[in-house]
Amino acid sequence: MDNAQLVQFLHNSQLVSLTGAQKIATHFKEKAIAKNEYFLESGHICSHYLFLASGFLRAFAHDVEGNEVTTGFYSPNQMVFEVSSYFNRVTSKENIQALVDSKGWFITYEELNTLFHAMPEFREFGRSVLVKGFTALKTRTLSMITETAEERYANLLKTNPEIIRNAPLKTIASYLGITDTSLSRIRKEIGKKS
Amino acid sequence: MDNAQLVQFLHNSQLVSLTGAQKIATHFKEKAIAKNEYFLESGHICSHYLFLASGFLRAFAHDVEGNEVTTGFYSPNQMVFEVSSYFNRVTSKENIQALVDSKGWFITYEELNTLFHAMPEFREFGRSVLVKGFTALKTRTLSMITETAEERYANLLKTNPEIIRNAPLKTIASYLGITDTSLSRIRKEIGKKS
DNA sequence: CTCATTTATTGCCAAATGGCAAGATTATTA
DNA sequence: TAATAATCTTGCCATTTGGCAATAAATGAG
Repeated sequence: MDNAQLVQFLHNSQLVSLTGAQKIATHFKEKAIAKNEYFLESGHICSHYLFLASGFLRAFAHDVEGNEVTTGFYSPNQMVFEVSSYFNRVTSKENIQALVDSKGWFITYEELNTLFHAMPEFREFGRSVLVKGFTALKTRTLSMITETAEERYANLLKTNPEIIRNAPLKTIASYLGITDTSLSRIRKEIGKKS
Repeated sequence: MDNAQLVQFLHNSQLVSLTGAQKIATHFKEKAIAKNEYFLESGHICSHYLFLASGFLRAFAHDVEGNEVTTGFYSPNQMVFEVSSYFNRVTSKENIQALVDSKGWFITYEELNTLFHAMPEFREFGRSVLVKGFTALKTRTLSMITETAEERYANLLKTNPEIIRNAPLKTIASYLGITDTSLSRIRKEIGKKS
């Protein structure tokens, strides 16, 4: 397999030249994650900064009662890593698991840092990944406060239909901050309306 | 006023040497924000990366109905800026306002970038600020999903009592994702228990 | 200090969401 | 393909939170 998709993704950011992207991409290694396999397990340090080329992943943590709480979903053409664990080199509280067979390209922490210091344009790219992730989470948090569960589900359906296709209902429910029972009812309501 | 507090803060991060911190601090300018004054107004581009030395700020956005929703609080010895607006140079949807007379030190976007490129240790500091903020928001989002409003309030009371001291009830309520009416009742409940 | 304004509390009732358990449906695998 | 397990739906009722309005308390401007 070749890394054209990764090169394209780096270059599309507008922050990296084509030659730069090609050079950066040579430092990434291929990685396959089979369905249900873990990209990251809680208690471990996140060691890979991954470009997801194909497949679908989800991140989840456990609440006090031990229930799984979905904290995020990852579609192709996204960078995947647990921010705190990867950058602070501490054990993760989150798990990241493949919902379907997935493939991508990764780089280790040491290599990433070397490359950050050597290539200013990759640094810019790295910053932009952090800023984008941060901003997306701010939006999500605000929606948890200002929208009803039904509105959040409707928006998810509109903006990320691939999530609804790939993830089981109870997983989506905990991502929306509700129980699977409630989501099932919301789904019925929305069905009526359309 | 001297910038010893800023130097100390930079150095305390463990990422910046004392001489490095002193050099970095020379690029920051002093700034005072009077009570009720805005550090950032929605519709404007966040132009200052601020070290808050004293005082207390809050960030808020508006929901669809036009209600203010508090998105964050800032205590002394924190960096203050709106991530997306500052780094992407786009207009902000958030406002950041002083709840009491406040003071700090800021640096512009251009100066920050120059300094990032010139001083690797400041880059590390900058990354760590982003990562810390991101991580804190992840924790907050998870608590919105897994905890009741009463638990969230009790935790806020325990970990950030200065917020309860400095911000009016309705401001805290919207930060917790509930109405002021509900928070008033929660407060009463907690009062009974203790 | 006093009046006007903002902020906080409380009662009443409505709406949203949860808990549990029984069935129905779908997926998995021996 | 049979049966086993996982997922989803639904009814019944409880709990949490919200909406509104009246009142009380605190704050701030003149």
